Amino acid sequence: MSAEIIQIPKASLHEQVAHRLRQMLVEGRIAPGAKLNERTLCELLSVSRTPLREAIKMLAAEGLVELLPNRGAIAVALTEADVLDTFEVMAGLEAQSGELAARRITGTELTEIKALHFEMMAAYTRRDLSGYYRLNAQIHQAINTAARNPVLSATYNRVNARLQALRFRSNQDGDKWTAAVREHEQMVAALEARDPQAMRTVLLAHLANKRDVVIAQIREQRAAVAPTPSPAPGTRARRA
Amino acid sequence: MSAEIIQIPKASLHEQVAHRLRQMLVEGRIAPGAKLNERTLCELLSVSRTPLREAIKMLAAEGLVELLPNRGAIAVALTEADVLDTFEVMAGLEAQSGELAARRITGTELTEIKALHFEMMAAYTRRDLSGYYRLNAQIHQAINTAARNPVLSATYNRVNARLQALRFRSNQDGDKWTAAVREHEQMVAALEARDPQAMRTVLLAHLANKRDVVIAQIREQRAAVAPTPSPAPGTRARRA
DNA sequence: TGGCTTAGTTTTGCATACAAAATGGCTTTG
DNA sequence: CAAAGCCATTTTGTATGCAAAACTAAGCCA
Repeated sequence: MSAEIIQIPKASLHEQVAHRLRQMLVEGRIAPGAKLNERTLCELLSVSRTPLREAIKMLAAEGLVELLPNRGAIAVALTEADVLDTFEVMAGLEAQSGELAARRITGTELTEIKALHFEMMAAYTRRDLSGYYRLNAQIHQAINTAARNPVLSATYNRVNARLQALRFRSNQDGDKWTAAVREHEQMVAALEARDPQAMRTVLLAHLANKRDVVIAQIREQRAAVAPTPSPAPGTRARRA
Repeated sequence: MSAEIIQIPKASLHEQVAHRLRQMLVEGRIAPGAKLNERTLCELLSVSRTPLREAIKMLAAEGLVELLPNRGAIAVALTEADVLDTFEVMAGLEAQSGELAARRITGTELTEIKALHFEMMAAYTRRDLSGYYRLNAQIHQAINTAARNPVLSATYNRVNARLQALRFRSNQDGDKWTAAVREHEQMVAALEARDPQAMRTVLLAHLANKRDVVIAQIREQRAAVAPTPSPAPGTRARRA
Protein backbone atom coordinates (compact mmCIF):
# COMPACT_ATOMS: atom_id res chain seq x y z
CA MET A 1 0.00 0.00 0.00
CA SER A 2 1.02 3.56 -0.68
CA ALA A 3 2.94 5.23 2.11
CA GLU A 4 1.19 8.46 1.23
CA ILE A 5 -2.16 7.43 2.57
CA ILE A 6 -1.69 8.60 6.12
CA GLN A 7 -4.75 10.80 6.45
CA ILE A 8 -7.99 11.61 4.64
CA PRO A 9 -10.02 9.47 7.02
CA LYS A 10 -13.24 10.82 5.51
CA ALA A 11 -14.34 13.45 8.02
CA SER A 12 -17.21 12.46 10.27
CA LEU A 13 -20.69 13.68 9.49
CA HIS A 14 -20.78 16.43 12.07
CA GLU A 15 -17.53 17.81 10.62
CA GLN A 16 -18.91 17.78 7.11
CA VAL A 17 -22.14 19.36 8.24
CA ALA A 18 -20.30 22.03 10.20
CA HIS A 19 -18.19 22.78 7.14
CA ARG A 20 -21.18 23.10 4.86
CA LEU A 21 -23.18 25.19 7.29
CA ARG A 22 -20.20 27.44 7.91
CA GLN A 23 -19.90 27.96 4.20
CA MET A 24 -23.59 28.74 3.87
CA LEU A 25 -23.38 31.26 6.70
CA VAL A 26 -20.25 32.96 5.43
CA GLU A 27 -21.59 33.10 1.89
CA GLY A 28 -24.84 34.57 3.10
CA ARG A 29 -26.90 31.65 1.83
CA ILE A 30 -28.29 31.66 5.33
CA ALA A 31 -29.12 35.29 6.01
CA PRO A 32 -28.12 36.99 9.26
CA GLY A 33 -30.90 36.60 11.78
CA ALA A 34 -32.44 33.65 9.92
CA LYS A 35 -33.62 30.69 11.95
CA LEU A 36 -31.88 27.36 11.52
CA ASN A 37 -34.71 24.86 11.39
CA GLU A 38 -33.40 21.43 12.27
CA ARG A 39 -35.81 19.38 10.21
CA THR A 40 -35.30 21.55 7.14
CA LEU A 41 -31.53 21.37 7.39
CA CYS A 42 -31.65 17.64 8.05
CA GLU A 43 -33.47 17.11 4.79
CA LEU A 44 -31.29 19.57 2.92
CA LEU A 45 -28.08 17.92 4.10
CA SER A 46 -29.44 14.37 4.28
CA VAL A 47 -28.34 13.69 7.82
CA SER A 48 -30.15 12.97 11.03
CA ARG A 49 -30.56 15.52 13.77
CA THR A 50 -27.72 14.30 15.96
CA PRO A 51 -24.75 15.28 13.77
CA LEU A 52 -26.61 18.40 12.67
CA ARG A 53 -27.09 19.55 16.23
CA GLU A 54 -23.47 18.83 17.06
CA ALA A 55 -22.40 20.95 14.10
CA ILE A 56 -24.67 23.79 15.18
CA LYS A 57 -23.14 23.72 18.65
CA MET A 58 -19.69 24.07 17.10
CA LEU A 59 -20.79 27.03 15.01
CA ALA A 60 -22.29 28.58 18.13
CA ALA A 61 -18.94 28.27 19.88
CA GLU A 62 -17.34 29.87 16.82
CA GLY A 63 -19.74 32.77 17.11
CA LEU A 64 -21.43 32.22 13.76
CA VAL A 65 -24.80 31.31 15.17
CA GLU A 66 -26.58 32.20 18.36
CA LEU A 67 -28.37 29.62 20.48
CA LEU A 68 -31.76 30.57 21.87
CA PRO A 69 -32.72 28.19 24.70
CA ASN A 70 -35.59 25.95 23.64
CA ARG A 71 -35.89 27.92 20.45
CA GLY A 72 -32.99 26.64 18.38
CA ALA A 73 -30.36 28.68 16.64
CA ILE A 74 -30.26 31.74 14.41
CA ALA A 75 -27.49 33.07 12.20
CA VAL A 76 -25.78 35.92 14.02
CA ALA A 77 -26.88 39.39 13.03
CA LEU A 78 -24.20 41.84 14.05
CA THR A 79 -25.32 45.25 15.20
CA GLU A 80 -23.39 48.27 14.01
CA ALA A 81 -21.67 48.38 17.40
CA ASP A 82 -20.68 44.72 16.99
CA VAL A 83 -19.18 45.50 13.61
CA LEU A 84 -17.20 48.41 15.02
CA ASP A 85 -15.92 46.23 17.87
CA THR A 86 -15.05 43.44 15.50
CA PHE A 87 -13.12 45.74 13.20
CA GLU A 88 -11.23 47.08 16.17
CA VAL A 89 -10.13 43.55 17.05
CA MET A 90 -9.42 42.68 13.42
CA ALA A 91 -7.27 45.78 13.09
CA GLY A 92 -5.18 44.71 16.07
CA LEU A 93 -4.84 41.16 14.77
CA GLU A 94 -3.95 42.23 11.23
CA ALA A 95 -1.48 44.80 12.50
CA GLN A 96 0.25 42.19 14.60
CA SER A 97 0.17 39.67 11.81
CA GLY A 98 1.73 42.19 9.45
CA GLU A 99 4.31 43.19 12.00
CA LEU A 100 5.37 39.59 12.51
CA ALA A 101 5.31 38.91 8.79
CA ALA A 102 7.70 41.82 8.21
CA ARG A 103 10.09 40.18 10.65
CA ARG A 104 9.73 36.61 9.47
CA ILE A 105 8.81 36.57 5.82
CA THR A 106 11.05 34.59 3.48
CA GLY A 107 12.15 35.69 0.04
CA THR A 108 9.95 33.08 -1.58
CA GLU A 109 6.90 34.21 0.35
CA LEU A 110 7.56 37.83 -0.49
CA THR A 111 7.88 36.96 -4.16
CA GLU A 112 4.56 35.18 -4.09
CA ILE A 113 2.85 38.08 -2.35
CA LYS A 114 4.24 40.46 -4.94
CA ALA A 115 2.87 38.24 -7.69
CA LEU A 116 -0.53 38.13 -6.02
CA HIS A 117 -0.36 41.89 -5.64
CA PHE A 118 0.13 42.37 -9.37
CA GLU A 119 -2.71 39.99 -10.12
CA MET A 120 -4.84 42.04 -7.78
CA MET A 121 -3.78 45.22 -9.56
CA ALA A 122 -4.93 43.64 -12.79
CA ALA A 123 -8.31 42.89 -11.26
CA TYR A 124 -8.48 46.46 -9.95
CA THR A 125 -7.65 47.87 -13.35
CA ARG A 126 -10.41 45.82 -14.93
CA ARG A 127 -12.77 46.81 -12.08
CA ASP A 128 -13.19 43.08 -11.51
CA LEU A 129 -14.46 43.32 -7.96
CA SER A 130 -14.93 39.60 -7.47
CA GLY A 131 -11.40 38.76 -8.57
CA TYR A 132 -10.09 41.67 -6.52
CA TYR A 133 -11.70 40.36 -3.36
CA ARG A 134 -10.47 36.86 -3.93
CA LEU A 135 -6.89 38.01 -4.45
CA ASN A 136 -7.14 40.42 -1.56
CA ALA A 137 -8.14 37.57 0.73
CA GLN A 138 -5.29 35.45 -0.64
CA ILE A 139 -2.77 38.19 0.10
CA HIS A 140 -3.96 38.62 3.64
CA GLN A 141 -3.83 34.87 4.05
CA ALA A 142 -0.27 34.85 2.73
CA ILE A 143 0.69 37.55 5.21
CA ASN A 144 -0.78 35.41 7.96
CA THR A 145 1.26 32.47 6.80
CA ALA A 146 4.42 34.57 6.73
CA ALA A 147 3.74 35.66 10.31
CA ARG A 148 4.36 32.04 11.32
CA ASN A 149 1.90 31.93 14.16
CA PRO A 150 -0.88 29.37 13.73
CA VAL A 151 -2.66 30.55 16.87
CA LEU A 152 -2.77 34.07 15.48
CA SER A 153 -4.00 32.82 12.12
CA ALA A 154 -6.74 30.76 13.74
CA THR A 155 -7.84 33.68 15.90
CA TYR A 156 -7.81 35.98 12.89
CA ASN A 157 -9.82 33.59 10.75
CA ARG A 158 -12.44 33.11 13.37
CA VAL A 159 -13.01 36.80 13.96
CA ASN A 160 -12.93 37.39 10.22
CA ALA A 161 -15.55 34.72 9.53
CA ARG A 162 -18.17 36.72 11.38
CA LEU A 163 -17.46 39.74 9.21
CA GLN A 164 -17.48 37.68 6.03
CA ALA A 165 -21.05 36.70 6.85
CA LEU A 166 -22.03 40.31 6.28
CA ARG A 167 -21.09 39.90 2.63
CA PHE A 168 -20.61 43.53 1.87
CA ARG A 169 -18.61 43.09 -1.28
CA SER A 170 -20.50 45.17 -3.78
CA ASN A 171 -20.18 48.75 -4.91
CA GLN A 172 -16.97 49.72 -3.16
CA ASP A 173 -16.70 53.32 -4.20
CA GLY A 174 -13.88 54.61 -6.35
CA ASP A 175 -12.00 56.73 -3.84
CA LYS A 176 -11.91 54.14 -1.14
CA TRP A 177 -10.91 51.47 -3.59
CA THR A 178 -8.03 53.61 -4.84
CA ALA A 179 -6.96 54.21 -1.24
CA ALA A 180 -7.07 50.49 -0.51
CA VAL A 181 -4.89 49.76 -3.51
CA ARG A 182 -2.39 52.40 -2.44
CA GLU A 183 -2.28 50.84 1.02
CA HIS A 184 -1.59 47.47 -0.53
CA GLU A 185 1.36 48.96 -2.37
CA GLN A 186 2.65 50.31 0.92
CA MET A 187 2.26 46.87 2.45
CA VAL A 188 4.42 45.26 -0.18
CA ALA A 189 7.00 47.99 0.30
CA ALA A 190 6.98 47.55 4.07
CA LEU A 191 7.38 43.80 3.73
CA GLU A 192 10.23 44.23 1.28
CA ALA A 193 11.91 46.68 3.64
CA ARG A 194 11.26 44.26 6.54
CA ASP A 195 9.81 47.22 8.42
CA PRO A 196 7.39 45.95 11.09
CA GLN A 197 6.40 49.39 12.31
CA ALA A 198 5.50 50.58 8.82
CA MET A 199 3.53 47.39 8.28
CA ARG A 200 1.57 47.94 11.47
CA THR A 201 0.79 51.53 10.54
CA VAL A 202 -0.36 50.67 7.04
CA LEU A 203 -2.56 47.83 8.22
CA LEU A 204 -4.21 49.92 10.92
CA ALA A 205 -5.06 52.54 8.30
CA HIS A 206 -6.19 49.83 5.88
CA LEU A 207 -8.58 48.33 8.36
CA ALA A 208 -9.91 51.73 9.37
CA ASN A 209 -10.82 52.38 5.75
CA LYS A 210 -12.35 48.95 5.33
CA ARG A 211 -14.38 49.58 8.45
CA ASP A 212 -15.65 52.90 7.11
CA VAL A 213 -16.69 51.30 3.84
CA VAL A 214 -18.58 48.52 5.60
CA ILE A 215 -20.27 50.86 8.06
CA ALA A 216 -21.32 53.16 5.23
CA GLN A 217 -22.81 50.22 3.36
CA ILE A 218 -24.63 49.01 6.46
CA ARG A 219 -26.19 52.44 6.90
CA GLU A 220 -27.03 52.64 3.22
CA GLN A 221 -28.71 49.26 3.28
CA ARG A 222 -30.51 50.07 6.48
CA ALA A 223 -31.79 53.32 5.05
CA ALA A 224 -33.06 51.44 2.00
CA VAL A 225 -34.98 48.99 4.18
CA ALA A 226 -36.28 51.24 6.92
CA PRO A 227 -37.60 54.64 5.83
CA THR A 228 -36.56 56.26 9.12
CA PRO A 229 -32.88 57.23 9.05
CA SER A 230 -32.70 56.78 12.82
CA PRO A 231 -30.76 53.81 14.20
CA ALA A 232 -32.55 50.53 13.79
CA PRO A 233 -33.95 48.75 16.83
CA GLY A 234 -31.46 46.46 18.45
CA THR A 235 -28.59 48.85 17.82
CA ARG A 236 -26.83 49.57 21.05
CA ALA A 237 -25.97 53.19 21.56
CA ARG A 238 -22.24 53.38 22.25
CA ARG A 239 -19.28 55.66 21.95
CA ALA A 240 -19.54 58.58 19.54
CA MET B 1 -46.49 37.70 38.83
CA SER B 2 -43.27 39.55 39.45
CA ALA B 3 -42.06 41.71 36.59
CA GLU B 4 -38.50 40.97 37.60
CA ILE B 5 -38.48 37.39 36.40
CA ILE B 6 -37.36 38.02 32.88
CA GLN B 7 -34.38 35.68 32.70
CA ILE B 8 -32.75 32.77 34.52
CA PRO B 9 -34.31 30.25 32.13
CA LYS B 10 -32.23 27.46 33.67
CA ALA B 11 -29.50 26.80 31.11
CA SER B 12 -29.96 23.71 28.98
CA LEU B 13 -28.04 20.57 29.83
CA HIS B 14 -25.41 20.89 27.14
CA GLU B 15 -24.66 24.40 28.38
CA GLN B 16 -24.30 23.21 31.96
CA VAL B 17 -22.14 20.30 30.88
CA ALA B 18 -19.97 22.56 28.73
CA HIS B 19 -19.55 24.90 31.66
CA ARG B 20 -18.54 22.14 34.06
CA LEU B 21 -16.18 20.51 31.59
CA ARG B 22 -14.62 23.87 30.75
CA GLN B 23 -14.02 24.43 34.43
CA MET B 24 -12.49 20.98 34.84
CA LEU B 25 -10.18 21.57 31.89
CA VAL B 26 -9.11 25.05 32.96
CA GLU B 27 -8.56 23.92 36.54
CA GLY B 28 -6.50 20.99 35.38
CA ARG B 29 -8.89 18.43 36.87
CA ILE B 30 -8.74 16.92 33.41
CA ALA B 31 -5.05 16.81 32.58
CA PRO B 32 -3.72 18.01 29.22
CA GLY B 33 -3.62 15.09 26.83
CA ALA B 34 -6.11 13.08 28.87
CA LYS B 35 -8.82 11.23 27.02
CA LEU B 36 -12.43 12.27 27.55
CA ASN B 37 -14.29 9.00 27.91
CA GLU B 38 -17.95 9.53 27.16
CA ARG B 39 -19.34 6.83 29.39
CA THR B 40 -17.23 7.93 32.34
CA LEU B 41 -18.20 11.57 31.95
CA CYS B 42 -21.85 10.67 31.48
CA GLU B 43 -21.85 8.91 34.83
CA LEU B 44 -19.83 11.65 36.50
CA LEU B 45 -22.14 14.38 35.30
CA SER B 46 -25.35 12.34 35.32
CA VAL B 47 -26.36 13.12 31.79
CA SER B 48 -26.83 11.06 28.67
CA ARG B 49 -24.37 11.05 25.83
CA THR B 50 -26.26 13.49 23.62
CA PRO B 51 -25.80 16.68 25.66
CA LEU B 52 -22.32 15.54 26.66
CA ARG B 53 -21.24 15.16 23.08
CA GLU B 54 -22.75 18.51 22.16
CA ALA B 55 -20.77 20.11 24.96
CA ILE B 56 -17.57 18.42 23.82
CA LYS B 57 -18.09 19.74 20.31
CA MET B 58 -18.41 23.25 21.71
CA LEU B 59 -15.20 22.88 23.70
CA ALA B 60 -13.49 21.60 20.56
CA ALA B 61 -14.56 24.73 18.71
CA GLU B 62 -13.20 26.75 21.63
CA GLY B 63 -9.88 24.98 21.28
CA LEU B 64 -9.95 23.38 24.71
CA VAL B 65 -10.19 19.82 23.46
CA GLU B 66 -9.08 18.12 20.29
CA LEU B 67 -11.32 15.75 18.37
CA LEU B 68 -9.75 12.56 17.07
CA PRO B 69 -12.00 11.01 14.41
CA ASN B 70 -13.55 7.79 15.70
CA ARG B 71 -11.43 8.06 18.79
CA GLY B 72 -13.19 10.71 20.78
CA ALA B 73 -11.67 13.79 22.33
CA ILE B 74 -8.62 14.62 24.40
CA ALA B 75 -7.79 17.69 26.45
CA VAL B 76 -5.44 19.87 24.44
CA ALA B 77 -1.78 19.53 25.32
CA LEU B 78 0.03 22.60 24.09
CA THR B 79 3.54 22.14 22.83
CA GLU B 80 6.14 24.70 23.78
CA ALA B 81 5.76 26.23 20.33
CA ASP B 82 2.00 26.49 20.89
CA VAL B 83 2.59 28.26 24.18
CA LEU B 84 4.96 30.73 22.53
CA ASP B 85 2.46 31.40 19.76
CA THR B 86 -0.36 31.78 22.24
CA PHE B 87 1.59 34.25 24.34
CA GLU B 88 2.38 36.23 21.24
CA VAL B 89 -1.32 36.53 20.50
CA MET B 90 -2.18 37.22 24.13
CA ALA B 91 0.42 39.99 24.23
CA GLY B 92 -1.18 41.66 21.23
CA LEU B 93 -4.66 41.34 22.69
CA GLU B 94 -3.65 42.59 26.13
CA ALA B 95 -1.70 45.45 24.63
CA GLN B 96 -4.70 46.52 22.60
CA SER B 97 -7.03 46.06 25.51
CA GLY B 98 -4.79 48.22 27.69
CA GLU B 99 -4.45 50.83 24.98
CA LEU B 100 -8.21 51.09 24.61
CA ALA B 101 -8.71 51.08 28.35
CA ALA B 102 -6.34 54.03 28.70
CA ARG B 103 -8.53 55.92 26.24
CA ARG B 104 -11.91 54.90 27.60
CA ILE B 105 -11.61 54.17 31.30
CA THR B 106 -13.90 56.08 33.64
CA GLY B 107 -12.90 57.55 36.96
CA THR B 108 -14.92 54.96 38.82
CA GLU B 109 -13.29 52.10 36.95
CA LEU B 110 -9.84 53.52 37.57
CA THR B 111 -10.60 53.84 41.26
CA GLU B 112 -11.68 50.21 41.42
CA ILE B 113 -8.55 49.05 39.61
CA LYS B 114 -6.40 51.03 42.00
CA ALA B 115 -8.17 49.39 44.94
CA LEU B 116 -7.65 45.94 43.41
CA HIS B 117 -4.04 46.86 42.83
CA PHE B 118 -3.51 47.62 46.53
CA GLU B 119 -5.22 44.38 47.49
CA MET B 120 -2.87 42.61 45.14
CA MET B 121 0.08 44.39 46.70
CA ALA B 122 -1.09 43.07 50.05
CA ALA B 123 -1.18 39.55 48.70
CA TYR B 124 2.28 40.05 47.22
CA THR B 125 3.64 41.32 50.51
CA ARG B 126 2.26 38.27 52.29
CA ARG B 127 3.58 36.04 49.51
CA ASP B 128 0.00 34.82 49.11
CA LEU B 129 0.35 33.44 45.61
CA SER B 130 -3.22 32.22 45.32
CA GLY B 131 -4.71 35.55 46.33
CA TYR B 132 -2.22 37.33 44.10
CA TYR B 133 -3.31 35.34 41.07
CA ARG B 134 -6.96 35.85 41.77
CA LEU B 135 -6.53 39.61 42.10
CA ASN B 136 -4.24 39.71 39.10
CA ALA B 137 -6.92 38.05 36.99
CA GLN B 138 -9.53 40.47 38.35
CA ILE B 139 -7.39 43.44 37.39
CA HIS B 140 -6.89 42.20 33.86
CA GLN B 141 -10.60 41.55 33.64
CA ALA B 142 -11.28 45.10 34.84
CA ILE B 143 -8.94 46.46 32.18
CA ASN B 144 -10.84 44.46 29.59
CA THR B 145 -14.10 45.91 30.82
CA ALA B 146 -12.68 49.42 30.67
CA ALA B 147 -11.63 48.80 27.06
CA ARG B 148 -15.35 48.63 26.21
CA ASN B 149 -15.05 46.07 23.45
CA PRO B 150 -16.96 42.86 24.14
CA VAL B 151 -15.57 41.19 21.02
CA LEU B 152 -12.04 41.87 22.22
CA SER B 153 -12.88 40.58 25.69
CA ALA B 154 -14.39 37.42 24.30
CA THR B 155 -11.40 36.82 22.04
CA TYR B 156 -9.03 37.47 24.93
CA ASN B 157 -10.87 35.13 27.25
CA ARG B 158 -10.90 32.34 24.74
CA VAL B 159 -7.21 32.50 24.02
CA ASN B 160 -6.50 32.87 27.71
CA ALA B 161 -8.55 29.81 28.63
CA ARG B 162 -6.12 27.57 26.79
CA LEU B 163 -3.22 28.98 28.78
CA GLN B 164 -5.10 28.69 32.05
CA ALA B 165 -5.35 24.96 31.44
CA LEU B 166 -1.60 24.77 31.88
CA ARG B 167 -2.06 25.78 35.50
CA PHE B 168 1.42 27.05 36.03
CA ARG B 169 0.67 29.07 39.09
CA SER B 170 3.17 27.79 41.57
CA ASN B 171 6.65 28.89 42.53
CA GLN B 172 6.90 32.11 40.60
CA ASP B 173 10.44 33.13 41.42
CA GLY B 174 11.21 36.26 43.42
CA ASP B 175 12.79 38.41 40.74
CA LYS B 176 10.11 37.84 38.15
CA TRP B 177 7.43 38.39 40.72
CA THR B 178 8.95 41.70 41.72
CA ALA B 179 9.18 42.70 38.08
CA ALA B 180 5.53 41.79 37.54
CA VAL B 181 4.51 43.92 40.48
CA ARG B 182 6.52 46.85 39.19
CA GLU B 183 4.83 46.48 35.81
CA HIS B 184 1.46 46.55 37.50
CA GLU B 185 2.39 49.81 39.14
CA GLN B 186 3.31 51.20 35.75
CA MET B 187 -0.05 50.04 34.39
CA VAL B 188 -1.95 51.96 37.02
CA ALA B 189 0.17 55.01 36.31
CA ALA B 190 -0.41 54.72 32.56
CA LEU B 191 -4.15 54.35 33.08
CA GLU B 192 -4.21 57.34 35.39
CA ALA B 193 -2.26 59.38 32.82
CA ARG B 194 -4.62 58.12 30.11
CA ASP B 195 -1.51 57.20 28.13
CA PRO B 196 -2.36 54.44 25.63
CA GLN B 197 1.15 54.11 24.28
CA ALA B 198 2.65 53.65 27.72
CA MET B 199 -0.04 51.10 28.53
CA ARG B 200 0.77 49.15 25.37
CA THR B 201 4.48 49.17 26.15
CA VAL B 202 4.02 48.03 29.74
CA LEU B 203 1.65 45.24 28.80
CA LEU B 204 3.91 43.92 26.07
CA ALA B 205 6.77 43.75 28.57
CA HIS B 206 4.46 42.21 31.18
CA LEU B 207 3.37 39.45 28.87
CA ALA B 208 6.93 38.79 27.74
CA ASN B 209 7.90 38.20 31.36
CA LYS B 210 4.89 36.03 32.02
CA ARG B 211 5.79 34.03 28.95
CA ASP B 212 9.35 33.54 30.16
CA VAL B 213 8.13 32.33 33.54
CA VAL B 214 5.73 29.84 31.99
CA ILE B 215 8.27 28.56 29.49
CA ALA B 216 10.85 28.11 32.23
CA GLN B 217 8.36 26.14 34.27
CA ILE B 218 7.42 23.98 31.31
CA ARG B 219 11.08 23.14 30.76
CA GLU B 220 11.57 22.50 34.43
CA GLN B 221 8.64 20.18 34.59
CA ARG B 222 9.64 18.45 31.41
CA ALA B 223 13.17 17.90 32.73
CA ALA B 224 11.70 16.39 35.89
CA VAL B 225 9.59 13.96 33.88
CA ALA B 226 11.93 13.03 31.04
CA PRO B 227 15.59 12.50 31.96
CA THR B 228 16.76 13.68 28.54
CA PRO B 229 16.95 17.49 28.41
CA SER B 230 16.27 17.38 24.67
CA PRO B 231 12.94 18.65 23.37
CA ALA B 232 10.10 16.29 24.03
CA PRO B 233 8.56 14.42 21.12
CA GLY B 234 5.76 16.31 19.50
CA THR B 235 7.54 19.61 19.99
CA ARG B 236 7.82 21.35 16.69
CA ALA B 237 11.17 22.89 15.98
CA ARG B 238 10.60 26.53 15.22
CA ARG B 239 12.21 29.92 15.34
CA ALA B 240 15.28 30.35 17.58
C1' DT C 1 -62.91 45.11 18.06
C1' DG C 2 -59.30 43.50 20.93
C1' DG C 3 -57.03 40.90 24.18
C1' DC C 4 -56.83 36.54 26.52
C1' DT C 5 -57.39 31.52 26.81
C1' DT C 6 -56.72 27.12 25.13
C1' DA C 7 -56.34 23.03 22.09
C1' DG C 8 -53.53 21.28 18.36
C1' DT C 9 -49.33 21.26 15.97
C1' DT C 10 -44.60 21.94 15.44
C1' DT C 11 -40.00 22.11 17.13
C1' DT C 12 -36.53 21.59 20.27
C1' DG C 13 -34.04 18.91 23.98
C1' DC C 14 -32.66 14.67 25.84
C1' DA C 15 -32.35 9.61 26.15
C1' DT C 16 -31.79 5.39 24.07
C1' DA C 17 -30.87 1.94 20.46
C1' DC C 18 -28.18 0.30 16.84
C1' DA C 19 -24.06 0.19 13.67
C1' DA C 20 -19.25 0.88 12.78
C1' DA C 21 -14.76 1.51 14.26
C1' DA C 22 -11.09 0.93 17.53
C1' DT C 23 -8.86 -1.33 21.44
C1' DG C 24 -6.86 -5.21 23.91
C1' DG C 25 -5.53 -9.70 24.54
C1' DC C 26 -4.96 -14.12 22.77
C1' DT C 27 -3.24 -17.28 19.62
C1' DT C 28 -0.64 -18.61 15.83
C1' DT C 29 3.31 -18.66 12.92
C1' DG C 30 7.75 -17.64 11.06
C1' DC D 1 10.87 -14.50 20.80
C1' DA D 2 8.69 -11.20 17.75
C1' DA D 3 5.21 -10.02 14.71
C1' DA D 4 1.02 -10.55 12.58
C1' DG D 5 -3.72 -12.00 12.58
C1' DC D 6 -8.06 -12.72 14.76
C1' DC D 7 -11.87 -12.50 18.05
C1' DA D 8 -14.27 -10.33 22.13
C1' DT D 9 -15.11 -6.14 24.21
C1' DT D 10 -15.28 -1.37 24.46
C1' DT D 11 -16.07 3.03 22.55
C1' DT D 12 -17.47 6.17 19.27
C1' DG D 13 -20.79 7.77 15.61
C1' DT D 14 -25.43 8.11 13.90
C1' DA D 15 -30.41 7.40 13.91
C1' DT D 16 -34.64 7.31 16.17
C1' DG D 17 -38.12 7.82 19.84
C1' DC D 18 -40.25 10.33 23.51
C1' DA D 19 -41.23 14.35 26.50
C1' DA D 20 -41.39 19.22 27.20
C1' DA D 21 -41.48 23.74 25.51
C1' DA D 22 -42.85 26.99 21.99
C1' DC D 23 -45.66 28.50 18.23
C1' DT D 24 -50.40 28.84 15.78
C1' DA D 25 -54.79 29.85 15.50
C1' DA D 26 -59.46 29.38 16.59
C1' DG D 27 -62.71 30.48 20.12
C1' DC D 28 -64.33 33.15 23.98
C1' DC D 29 -65.52 37.05 26.64
C1' DA D 30 -65.41 41.77 27.96
